[in-house]
Amino acid sequence: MSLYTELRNNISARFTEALLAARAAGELDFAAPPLFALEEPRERAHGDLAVNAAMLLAKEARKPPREIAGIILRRLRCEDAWIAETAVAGPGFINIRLDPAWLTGVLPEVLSAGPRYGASESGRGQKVQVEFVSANPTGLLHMGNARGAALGDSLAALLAFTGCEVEREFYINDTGNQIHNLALSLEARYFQLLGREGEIPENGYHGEDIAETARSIAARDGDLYLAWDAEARREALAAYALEEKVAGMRRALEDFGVRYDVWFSEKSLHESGYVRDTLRVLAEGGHICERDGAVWLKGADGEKDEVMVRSDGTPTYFAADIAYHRDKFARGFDRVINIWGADHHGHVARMQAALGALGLEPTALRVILMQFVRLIEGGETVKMSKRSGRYITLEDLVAEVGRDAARFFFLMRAPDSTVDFDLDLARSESAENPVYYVQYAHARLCGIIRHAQEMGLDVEQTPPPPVLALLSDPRERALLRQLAVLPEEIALAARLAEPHRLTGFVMELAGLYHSFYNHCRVLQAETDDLRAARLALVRGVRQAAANVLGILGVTAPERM
RNA sequence: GGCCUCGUAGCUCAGGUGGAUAGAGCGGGGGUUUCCUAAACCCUGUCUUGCGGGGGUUCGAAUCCUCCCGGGGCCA
Repeated sequence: MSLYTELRNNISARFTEALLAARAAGELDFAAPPLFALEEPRERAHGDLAVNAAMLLAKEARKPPREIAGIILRRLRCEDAWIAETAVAGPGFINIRLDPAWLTGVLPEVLSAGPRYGASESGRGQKVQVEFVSANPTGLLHMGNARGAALGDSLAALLAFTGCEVEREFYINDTGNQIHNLALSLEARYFQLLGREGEIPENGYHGEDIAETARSIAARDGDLYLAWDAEARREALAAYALEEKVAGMRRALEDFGVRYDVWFSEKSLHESGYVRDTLRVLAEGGHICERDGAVWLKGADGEKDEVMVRSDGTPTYFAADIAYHRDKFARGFDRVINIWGADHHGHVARMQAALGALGLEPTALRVILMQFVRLIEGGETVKMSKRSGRYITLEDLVAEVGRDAARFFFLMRAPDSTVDFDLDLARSESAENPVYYVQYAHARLCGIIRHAQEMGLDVEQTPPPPVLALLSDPRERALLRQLAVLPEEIALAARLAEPHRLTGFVMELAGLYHSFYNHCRVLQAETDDLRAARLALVRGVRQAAANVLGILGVTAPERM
């Protein structure tokens, strides 16, 4: 448990004790101690921590909040809890000022934990899957996929940092209607290349990438497929294209810093009979009905039924998806997190209901819906469509903006806010991207450590507490405090599955550091002890920044 | 028509379990370098009254409930 967490827990316990003691003495009347909050006041002048217990108790104890606060304070044991000063304020807050000395324990903690500082064991024993991107393999990865990639990868890293056993997975929709259309489109291009008649179907793929694939097929196999019967030919063409497309996506994602543990084929679910078996299980549970020649999943209370098997005998995408999720839990995951585009929101409730029908815990599946990315160019929204060919891919993005900036940008936003991505800004003024602000801080930190080494200073030893206590400048204390809070920030971000909190945290850390840098000399400090203390602070801040950037999947450069 | 989501400063956005005077970055204005990287720092919000609007719950609402308006999306 981190120093700060322990400190907070201890103070909370003291307040609970005080409440109970006051009740025992007949000073306060309540059934159970209220679930009070120990919060950090917005106004720094109010102190380090504030407790709202008195206000929560006012009604039940039938006393004014400020009076209750006074009673609590008279019963509060402050010794050995880092409480330096308490006061009743405002409507009945109990404000606490901490003994500044508590911060001297932070740096030894950071420096001894090193790359693990901020990590925890809270997720130990929990197996979690994060499934993200899972783009249709018929096209290229677009900006929405890029956002999902950044979010999913970082969330996986975050959960792993809290001790979870995490797997990253990509679901390949390698069967069904869109694959059929892909095959027809390829066939048409292929025919055209070989001087035959060929027409891309209405809802086929007109993009240049498909034409390119057809050319490489023709280059490799010539007119081989002309003689084949249509079905076999289409299957072969689609198989070739799929392999190529999936390999391309894998490459693009790896260039973006994302590696998957599992690439899962939808087709395999059909071929292994797992889809059929899943339908059987649903039928045995009485969740299936037949109507109009089709097989339906009965909707739960008031929801409408969903088609599982069409009247022509082919299972729907939904049927396969249910089988897929059944398979996930059969693989032993305690929690499954899916990152989907907001356009899939209608699918969430259905999917969870289906899990319930299978006897699985619906809440074990968490779906994070991402709003769309809107591209702006020349002040106008760029319309992207596969047909028009106006298409910015993940690769384009990495090439133009860079992997770090792109990832950082996506991770600055909460998933449920629509992102406007200004291409002109990203291209021409990319130096103004906040990612450089953070990376620059890291480079500056490294610069100092480098110079210290060149001066022959010891950059491995952590100075003893009396020396660390010299860090008394408000800027130094703000940095120490930010370091102390990191473990809780990470735990919170993990619990809420919101990596963007850490982006905010590391920007704040960088800001505090830049300010410190401009006001406090490290290597030219007034005394050797102060220099040693500041050097330890620099090492601690560097470590924390590097750890957070690591979770975000953004590099921490030593020089810029 | 039903459902999801968003609406916070000129712009882009943060703001767990409701808390005391609502923040950041960018942009605008003004400063800082014989010194560890100025990709930085400091000052400035009467830069037209910043939580879309109205009700409600509460000691207390940007946050919870409800209705309305507007952007985006899904389904019918």
